[in-house]
Order: sequence, then C-alpha cells, then structure tokens
Amino acid sequence: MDGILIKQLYRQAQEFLNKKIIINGWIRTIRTSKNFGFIELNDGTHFKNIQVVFDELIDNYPEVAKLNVGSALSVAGELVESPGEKQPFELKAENIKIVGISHPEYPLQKKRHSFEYLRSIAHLRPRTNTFSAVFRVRSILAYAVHRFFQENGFTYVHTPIITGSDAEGAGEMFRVTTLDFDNAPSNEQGKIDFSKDFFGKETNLTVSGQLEGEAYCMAFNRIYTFGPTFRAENSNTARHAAEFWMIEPEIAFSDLQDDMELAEEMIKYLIGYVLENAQEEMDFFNSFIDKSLIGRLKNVRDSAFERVTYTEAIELLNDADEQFTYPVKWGNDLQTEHERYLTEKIFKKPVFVTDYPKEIKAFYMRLNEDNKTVAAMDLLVPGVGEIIGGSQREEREELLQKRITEMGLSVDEYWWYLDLRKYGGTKHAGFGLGFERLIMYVTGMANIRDVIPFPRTVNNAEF
RNA sequence: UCCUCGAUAGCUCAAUGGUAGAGCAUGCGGCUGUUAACCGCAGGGUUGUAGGUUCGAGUCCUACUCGGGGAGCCA
Repeated sequence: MDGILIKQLYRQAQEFLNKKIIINGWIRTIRTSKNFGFIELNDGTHFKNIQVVFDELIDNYPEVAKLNVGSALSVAGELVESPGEKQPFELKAENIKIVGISHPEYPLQKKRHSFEYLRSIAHLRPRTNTFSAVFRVRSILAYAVHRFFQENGFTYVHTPIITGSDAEGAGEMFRVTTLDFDNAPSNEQGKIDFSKDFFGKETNLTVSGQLEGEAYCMAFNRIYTFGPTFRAENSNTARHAAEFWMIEPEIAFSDLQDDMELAEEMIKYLIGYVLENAQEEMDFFNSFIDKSLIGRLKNVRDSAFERVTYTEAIELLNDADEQFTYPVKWGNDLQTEHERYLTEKIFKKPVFVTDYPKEIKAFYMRLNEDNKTVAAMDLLVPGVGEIIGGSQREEREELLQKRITEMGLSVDEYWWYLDLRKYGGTKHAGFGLGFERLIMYVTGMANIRDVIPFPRTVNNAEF
C-alpha cells in the first residue's frame, strides 16, 4: 500500500513538511468554489483529518469538485504549512485519484446525527467523529488491559465460550444446540432428550469464565480472562447488552484486600494509559460528550478510592438527608438509587462496598468470621454504577459444599470446582470488570449500545 | 417485564382542532483561502400502523409496532 498514514503526519509532521506524499482516505467534508476547493480527508488511523487543497492544477478538477462526502481518494501532493488557523499543515494536491465514489444518498450528513439514528446505520457510524473516537479508545483500552496484566506477571487464559453447566446462576443463558426444533428427540418424561444433542448434554453460552479461571489460577498463580460473555436477560437499559466482553483476573494466595488493591491499580493504570495515548479522542469527548470528563478521570487516577463495608453503607444511607424510593435496610441489596447516592453524592468518586450479607451473594464467596457476611466487593463509579464485582473465594471445602447445598445447587455438578480445594487449595480472590462499562466510564458515553460495534440487545441482532 | 416520554421530508426539528414549514443533505447555477464555508433557484411528504371522535385531525381518543429515558436483573 502506497502512502503514509495521517497518524504519522501528526506525530512526525516536521519529517514530511515540504515533501511529496500520498494519502489514502475518505472525504469527511468538501467545500468548493469556482477554481479551487478544500477536502477534509480522514484515513481512520487518526482522529484528526488532513485538509487537502486542490485547484485546476489537477487534471480532473470538475470531477473532484462534484464528489460527495464518503468518497474514497488517493491524493498525491506536497505537505505545506497552512495559512488557515484550524490546522497546522495541509496537503497541496497535485494528483487526486478517485478510488471509490460515494452516492448522493450517503446517509451521513455534515451536521450532527442522533445516536439513535446512527445505531440504525451501525455499518457506517464508525465514520463519524464520535464513533471513530469511541472505537479507537476501545482498541487502545483492550491493549492496555493486556499490557497491565502481562507486565504484572499474569497469564492470559481462554476460558470456554460454550459451557456445560449452569455455573453460577449468574443470569439467563443462551442455549447451544444442533437439535432440530421441529423434530427434537424426547425422553421417557416427554421432555427434550439432550443426550442426543451435539455434546450429549445441555450446553449454553458462558455467563462467566470465573470457575474455569480459578482452575488456572491454582496452576499459574495470577491469571486473567478477557473475552465475550453472554446473558439472555430481558433487560432493557443503557448499561446491559446480551453480548459483552468481560475481564476476570484471579489471584492466588490473596484475600479481598489484595483483590481491591489490584482492581484500584488496574483502573488507575487503564485511565492513565488512555489519557496518555488517546489525547485527541479524549479532548473530543471532553468537549462534546462531557465537559468534566478529563478532570474527573485525572482525579480518579490520582486519588485513593473509598472503601466502606455494606453495613457502614447502610448506616450512611440511613443518615442521609434523602428520600429513597426503596427502603434502606440491612439484608436488602443496595438499589441503583442507593449506589448512585453513595458514589455520586457522598463520596463523589469510585467506592468499594464490601462484606455483603451472604444471602444476597453467590455461593462461592468466602464466608466471614461473623457467619453473616461474605468477603465480596463491588466497585461503584459515578455515572455508570457498578463497574466491578468481585470477591475472595471460599477455599474451605466443607464450607463450600455447605453453601452449594444451601443455595439449592447440586454438589455433583461442581465436583471439579471442589477438587481445586482438595488438591493444594489456597486462599484466592478475583473480580469481573465489564469492559463496555469501563469504556463508558472513560469516554462519557451514556449508552452501552454506543460502545459496541454491532450491539446485541433484546430484539436487536441486526448486522 | 413494569413505569414514562416520543414517532412529521434522506437527517435534525417546527406547525392554537382550520391550506404541512425551516435548516442541513441532494440537483443546477454563482463565488480566488474555506473551516458544520457562503449566496441564488429547484425537487423532495399517505405526518409509524389500524381504527374512532369531529363539518374538519400532524394535533383529541383506543389498540398495536418501533425507539428514548427510568426501574428490576447485573458486568
């Protein structure tokens, strides 16, 4: 591929100034007059465009002047300093090759579109400023996640996408089957006979890689997963998707305090990495999405997260001068309005809430000395709510068995999970970070559908 | 699933129960440094769907469809 990338141009402008270069890209806007015109060309490698100036020196001026937004071009010319104020340099075209025209009905106009409309053209929306920035940040963040863990001695584990057990009961699951719905085999009870199915048993898409992650944690000490996760919940909110990506680290020889330290260090690293490596994009979000974004993120990066126990949180909420729709009572789970009040009004920054009543948490969480609470933690952040959920895991085999039974689950199903406690089990802990929620928090985007390229939600799997 | 708000030109939005408009986009023309360029002209509508009230419905009523926001569930 001939040509240089716009990202290179902006990073090493001096090297190219007053030299002949070729840029390949797409027209973002075009303005023409009788004998000359301007094109803002974007090549996708950088948030900013390059301004192309063209006149009758090129041999196809009339054709170029009539081009529509979206057309693909290959422009050869000299990079010169720009007399205009909005760009440091521009490309003086000597030859413009029309690579692919864009038809007049191109659905993206120069003015702003609503996010709702852009969702209906998800195949074209990455060409807009906002989505160009969102998905570049998503890529940079994914890289930062790997860097953080790889540099800290973690091993990346690919846990299965198709799972054979209804592991944690973390939510409704999508069934995976090759059975013919119109002619499914049935057993003696008249139910569908899954022993005839592809895997010889009922299988689903994973809702969490945690249990398998724990197995590798007991071999590699520090592991993380980073992959797609599926929930078939009929939830219709700006924070839920049926298919999303989750990051789940698991650390051996570690307790809940270590778990929170890891979570805090990771969030701070990721924020710092994005501020450092996506400056143009972050400036854009700060200008057009949320004017307090960068200030808030810097504050989060540079100050300690709060830590309160569930019991303390209940007291704080009871003392608060605020009428809640749902009652604040020890034993009840915190409602969204309670979580928001804690992180947005009381602390105004990220806060870990720890040690929840065992009745409202999962079976694998470690029982505390008081026999009433478990070593769990949720990290709440302003604007998004719960971004991380984690816990120290129950490493005592008898207690774990007891909890499985109490929760109405089958001990037999978890034989291999219990084995991990039998053969050199250690105290260990981990958490799950919703990748999209992290992106929302970092970019200020308010809807999870706008941080996933082709979002899957209830009633929506277009594209 | 529940509550609530909405659906008018390709897009973003106006229109007291009384002849459906604007900006942008598109087409044509003008313009020698533009910056969501500017100026002129033109085309573009079964007002989400189906009923109802009314002399008359974009506007009022009912149902449905789709979407936004909030809640539950969670990451």
